[in-house]
Amino acid sequence: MVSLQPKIQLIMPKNIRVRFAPSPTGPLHMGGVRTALYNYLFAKSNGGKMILRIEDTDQSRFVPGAEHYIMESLAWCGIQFDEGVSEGGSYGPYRQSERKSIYKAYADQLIQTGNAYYAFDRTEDLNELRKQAEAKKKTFIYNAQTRKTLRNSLNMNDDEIKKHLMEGTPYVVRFMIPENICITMNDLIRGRVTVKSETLDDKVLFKSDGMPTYHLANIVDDHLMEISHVIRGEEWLPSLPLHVLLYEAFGWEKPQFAHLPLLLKPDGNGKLSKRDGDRLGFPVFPLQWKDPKSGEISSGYRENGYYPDAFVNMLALLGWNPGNDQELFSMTELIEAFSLDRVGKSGSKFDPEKAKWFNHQYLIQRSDKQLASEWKQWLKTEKNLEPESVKVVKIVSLIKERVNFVKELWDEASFFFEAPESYDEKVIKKRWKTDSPEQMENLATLLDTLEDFTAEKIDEKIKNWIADNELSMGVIMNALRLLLVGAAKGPHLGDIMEVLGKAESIKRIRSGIKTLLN
RNA sequence: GCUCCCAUCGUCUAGCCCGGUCAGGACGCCAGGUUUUCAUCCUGGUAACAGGGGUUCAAAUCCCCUUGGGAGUACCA
Repeated sequence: MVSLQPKIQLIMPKNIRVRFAPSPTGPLHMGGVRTALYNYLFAKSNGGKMILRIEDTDQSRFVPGAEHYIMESLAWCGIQFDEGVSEGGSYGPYRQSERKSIYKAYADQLIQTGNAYYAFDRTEDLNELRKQAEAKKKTFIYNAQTRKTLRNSLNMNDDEIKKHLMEGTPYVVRFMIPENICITMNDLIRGRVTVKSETLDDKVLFKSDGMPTYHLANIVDDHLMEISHVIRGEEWLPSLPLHVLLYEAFGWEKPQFAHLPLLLKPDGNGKLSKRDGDRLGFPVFPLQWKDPKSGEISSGYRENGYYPDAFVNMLALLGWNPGNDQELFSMTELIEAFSLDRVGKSGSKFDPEKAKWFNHQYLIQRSDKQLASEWKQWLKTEKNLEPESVKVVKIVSLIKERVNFVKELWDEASFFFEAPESYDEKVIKKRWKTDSPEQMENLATLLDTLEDFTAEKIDEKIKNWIADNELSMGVIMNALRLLLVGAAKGPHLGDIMEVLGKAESIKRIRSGIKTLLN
């Protein structure tokens, strides 16, 4: 039994609290699942709490069903939350749309302390400025240089500001980036990162629709929820200076940050996207997703026959490694072995082939009985077959090594259920000789005399018969396989015949001979 | 364009922090072996420190530059 005791408690003074904070704008992509996984592993390996917070501050991007999808996906993966939308907890609510009322006061506080200001600029005007800058191959930045020329409270007296606010002129609240300072940040994965403040822009903290932006909501909630470690994707790294500045403006203690490298597409470069899955034929989502608007279906790992523990294991090793040769980890073992300092800095290309290999490993580790029961369900729904468990267990034990997925068992074992309807031409040519019909008929007669139709007895009988008649093992067995299976595949013939039973085996031999005579 | 991040076999990666092993493992691929077929399995092989400069007796490892790649650059998250 692996112990789940916190291991670096001594250097972790506070309670460890991490959050996974997705936006319900669509299905959770496998990169997101990995981020959630690393958060979970980090929390559990340090005896901490894992929190699910839904970041739905953008009402226009809300997608029905996405939130449910996210929770179902993580549950399927075995990633459990201590607090969250459905778990509850004393730091709720855990949906930002339900926390709407708390953000305004924080935006106001920043204005009062001179860290933020009202901006009345119209979107069209800003877009125009951006366009103009782009034409000159520059980027428009709302910062110390430009803010003095724009329509904001910095350039207005108190009366003007009041007037605008009273009249209901739409406004946003922007953070005022300090001039000419160096912001030094510490990232648990990348170490020290330094940025000059003049490269940053005065980001919008509070939108004209009364909702906070990600930046404000994120900092306020992480503070209020006492988040100790922010573990998120690398795409957030450019926002880190802003976030650090926000903590400082509020005078709050900062959490520790860890920015995870991206998951890259298998071929070429760039981050893994839904398109790559369609193009290369692998799922990028944990569960199947049907887009509520277009009706478009994206395939999922679950529906493709992956085991959740295999999927999680594969994901865990994409960017993290234990420092030794172990590759197979249960969730408990992952929790025990995980540490942030063994997470790499560079992006990882996803390899669909290795994903299959992981599933193969989990499939062959399964007991015959377990696997048989999984396959029985498949046989019932896909083939409308309800064979005896004993038979299925036996078959599974013979062929599980050859497949990666439960659904592939059929390809390797259909002949156990259906007598061959046709015979592989190539094999006929190679294995069906002029003597074969007679030899096979004799063999059928011989097998008919066998009382105890077990693999062991069958083998013994056939071997003796071959020896007594000075026949060739290869010639006989291959011809026999052709009649029983219809092709040059399958496990040991004795085993096949035992499962088929005496009557069926002999029947197949005789009808095969007949068919091949024509 | 600008800002930041990154760089070991085709892929995931160990080694880097604390310079000194034929640069190790896994997936894939190839070959051989076992076998009544196919697959499994076993054995072996393939293949990498992006380039250039420094520092040093010694550099994958430390420093700089170049190149390449990625991310960000919204009243999206």
